[in-house]
Amino acid sequence: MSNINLSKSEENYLKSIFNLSEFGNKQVTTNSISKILNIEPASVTDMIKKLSKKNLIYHEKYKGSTISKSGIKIALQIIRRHRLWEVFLHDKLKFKWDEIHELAEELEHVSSEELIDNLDKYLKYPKIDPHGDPIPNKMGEIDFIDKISISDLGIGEKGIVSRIINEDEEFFNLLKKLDIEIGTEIMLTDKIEYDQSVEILVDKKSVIISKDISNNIKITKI
Amino acid sequence: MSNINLSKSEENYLKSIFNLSEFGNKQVTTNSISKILNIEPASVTDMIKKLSKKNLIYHEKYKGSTISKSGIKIALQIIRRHRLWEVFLHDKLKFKWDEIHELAEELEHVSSEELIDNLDKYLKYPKIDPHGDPIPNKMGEIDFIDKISISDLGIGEKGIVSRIINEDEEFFNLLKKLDIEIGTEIMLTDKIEYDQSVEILVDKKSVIISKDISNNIKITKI
DNA sequence: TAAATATTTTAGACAAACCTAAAAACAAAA
DNA sequence: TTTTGTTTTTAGGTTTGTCTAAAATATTTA
Repeated sequence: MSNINLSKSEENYLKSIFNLSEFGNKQVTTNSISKILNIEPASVTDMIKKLSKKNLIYHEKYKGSTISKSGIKIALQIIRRHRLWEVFLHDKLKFKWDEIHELAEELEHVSSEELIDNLDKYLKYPKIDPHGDPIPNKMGEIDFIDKISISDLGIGEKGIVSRIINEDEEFFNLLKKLDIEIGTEIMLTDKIEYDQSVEILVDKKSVIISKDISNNIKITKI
Repeated sequence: MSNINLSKSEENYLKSIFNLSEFGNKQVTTNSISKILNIEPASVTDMIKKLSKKNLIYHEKYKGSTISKSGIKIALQIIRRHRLWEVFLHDKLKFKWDEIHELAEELEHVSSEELIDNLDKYLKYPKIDPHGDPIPNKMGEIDFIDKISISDLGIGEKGIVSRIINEDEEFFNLLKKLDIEIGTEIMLTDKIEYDQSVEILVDKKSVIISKDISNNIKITKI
């Protein structure tokens, strides 16, 4: 039931509203949707009316929108499709982590449940995508994975780099030198008490990074 | 050059016009396009004007449309995408031959050249799709493969079933009993002179089929 | 708390890709 | 060669998803 066929636009709005709502808990403003999708607020209002009529979101005039139970369910399916395609593009077609998002944005709208289930099976039911984000299963269940800093790892624990906080040019250069990028697997091998630097293993190479650097790299524990 | 981004609709029209034109040689009528795409002739006329303005087809009022050089080039790329996705769906995701067309119709419109080239590489540069139709390469070059009848094979030669001429219910039932469907590999093992029946090997089973039956099954020689 | 500023909604327009109904052009048959 | 029938085009309309400009509401600040 409730497997309405949504247009590409409707799906994109729903996904954005879900993402902005922090798992459905927060009210989302028209302006924030507008900014994320790069669409004028007036147009967003139109779509909000449409999604409301389909009971995928609730909307109170001039206040904001809340995603509904069925809206969440569909959003999670779209996210599932997106992340499975990302795994495929990265693991099988050998795209780099920073090239897969855009392509998955297109592929996610090819909405055949059988296609996605077969893809899931083919990829051996992956739990996370190449960015370290969790993949909802067929039922929309999702392993809640906290993003932590490298320094939060215990010795011997592993994680996948999933977000860079500091977006400065220099910081990116540093990461490049360290061979660290989104999707890179990292193991913490030692903690230096003196200044809280940490020793990590990246791509079989061991390096020591300062507390400041490790705090700026978010990971998903695996 | 000339890598204009076409809409899904424009791509579908172009592909249909190419297919109807028999490799670009024939003039195509508005009505035939209308029938294939299930779109009213008036709408087809609109799109013909649009594609003409983009120099993808030539159109003479009340006469018909001819696909241009650049139109053919693009059509072949769309066909390439379609057939590569079909190979993926069939070989990797284990879809049956009769389920892949519809899905490939959607996937073919995700138009990233890099995506398709990587997919091609991943699939090890296949020459034919699961229906036995040839796959154009990156340059749009296509191995011209003649579809012949089973009875045109020599002894010991193999082919892939690519078209069923007789579309009667009974004929389909017969094929089902023989385990023959589009994509099935067949080897001709003997020709019986007496009534021109042929002995073929299907799925490790040997059967003898009449001349009439073998004439109604088109194959692609491999 | 009143004025100034932000946000959100309404109103009206537009392009893309369809449609129906009617006119124009062409083809076939009497 | 005129009539009849078919095909194609034109004209005008609809829906989807966007836009801009202006009005309505909410929020911030003085």
